[in-house]
Amino acid sequence: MGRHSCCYKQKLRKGLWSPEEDEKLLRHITKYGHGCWSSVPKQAGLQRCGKSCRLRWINYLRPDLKRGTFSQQEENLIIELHAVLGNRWSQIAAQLPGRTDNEIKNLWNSCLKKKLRQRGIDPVTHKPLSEVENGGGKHQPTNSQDKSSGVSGELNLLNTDSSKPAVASLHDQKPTSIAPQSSYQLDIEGSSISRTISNSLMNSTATNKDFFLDRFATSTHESTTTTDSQSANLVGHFPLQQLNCGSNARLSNPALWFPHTSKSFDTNSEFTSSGVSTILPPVSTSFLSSPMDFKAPVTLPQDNHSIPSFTINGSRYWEAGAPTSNSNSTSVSSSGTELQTNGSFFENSIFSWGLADCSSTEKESQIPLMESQPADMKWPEYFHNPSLLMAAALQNQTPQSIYNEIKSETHFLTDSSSGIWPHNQQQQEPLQDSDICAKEIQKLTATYGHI
DNA sequence: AAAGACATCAACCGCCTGGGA
DNA sequence: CTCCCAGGCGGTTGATGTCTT
Repeated sequence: MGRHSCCYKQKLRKGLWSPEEDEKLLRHITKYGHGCWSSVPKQAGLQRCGKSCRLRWINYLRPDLKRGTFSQQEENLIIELHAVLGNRWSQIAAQLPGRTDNEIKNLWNSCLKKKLRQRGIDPVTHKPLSEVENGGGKHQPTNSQDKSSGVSGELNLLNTDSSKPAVASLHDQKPTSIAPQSSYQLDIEGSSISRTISNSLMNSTATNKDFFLDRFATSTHESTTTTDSQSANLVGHFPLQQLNCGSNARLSNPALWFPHTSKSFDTNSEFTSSGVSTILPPVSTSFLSSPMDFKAPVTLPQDNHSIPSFTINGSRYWEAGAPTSNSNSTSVSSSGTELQTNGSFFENSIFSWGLADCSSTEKESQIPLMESQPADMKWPEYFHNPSLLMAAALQNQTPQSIYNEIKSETHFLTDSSSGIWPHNQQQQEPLQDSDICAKEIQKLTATYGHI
């Protein structure tokens, strides 16, 4: 065992990617798809190994990435998902559209773990530290896959408002053979949410939990239908797929992002045509080329998380921006249709540079939106917007030339972008028994609504 | 202003898994 | 069945930025 074969090759570059390398990779993938990653560097003219290219694409260049700091909702969801999934970052990331496993992992290791400890919660077991220290350590899993085995006790969710502590009490009702489910109550930012959680999750052994996790890993890419008997505790929720499956599938499977050929992503026609700004993220080429069929906005469960949405050819689209008090009220669809929205695309989409309600310092949360970016925005900052880079790539422009143009482009965000993310509504299938646990994840996602 | 501490994050490393020969 | 390869994942590292003293 040892290094990947590609790493033996000589003269392969390592370390940070240069803008030129990014441009080469981006241009290549947008044009041809990645196909076999090991062949990408050669075809794209890069002195990198395929794995490095893949990583760069997934974690940085992919057009759907949501930039900016994590919102409080995202943090809370990560914490709850971690309690269920452990360090399965890719599966956690699958529930947060636009976020990468690496990003979440970094957040967890650098921030969330610390916050949990400060609040007296063991980040591994999600139990009170006192309980862990007093012998709870015996429950410590032996490997990362099982580190989440102790899903019980009290879970204090994070809340930046210390005057209004967000406490999610997992009233640890020891599972019995009778009661099929345990309940707990979430108190998140003032809104109390009663929940039930299946015993198979609360009392999961390594075996059945792994089973659940395996099922979950599968079911997150499958559609589910809640049957009458199983929906008793799922009122107010809906299949996860309606929330984010469409993008999840792509997130989880980067191969879906671009076909192995360029046919369905014709950079000259679909991406840049129809009056669509070339900086519009190509989240869905079918979206860009499909006739619009707007329907009335659908309110998500938990009213405080209601998000305007519409469907296009069977796919549901939620507006990218979570409702904010000071957000713009209008965004423009690809066809030029104005959509009345509550949120700000710029605060929550890949054009985001900061969120008002985020995990980081207040200073960070006050990062000005791009529309107020100074004209002398630095090249690396520009490069952190892959869509702009993609536009450069597609137009065969040098990054520098785009950089030269960026000063005159900084206004575009205010009038030509749409904060819309596609969420496919997949055909629904009968619920399987073990999907009950998976539904806990769905509940979490549904509870937090649109991230 | 300088130095050290701390935080963040991009990227690498090594291992695992699945598919194909 | 075994081997090889590519893709994927999680742990870790190192560079850089920010904060504190």
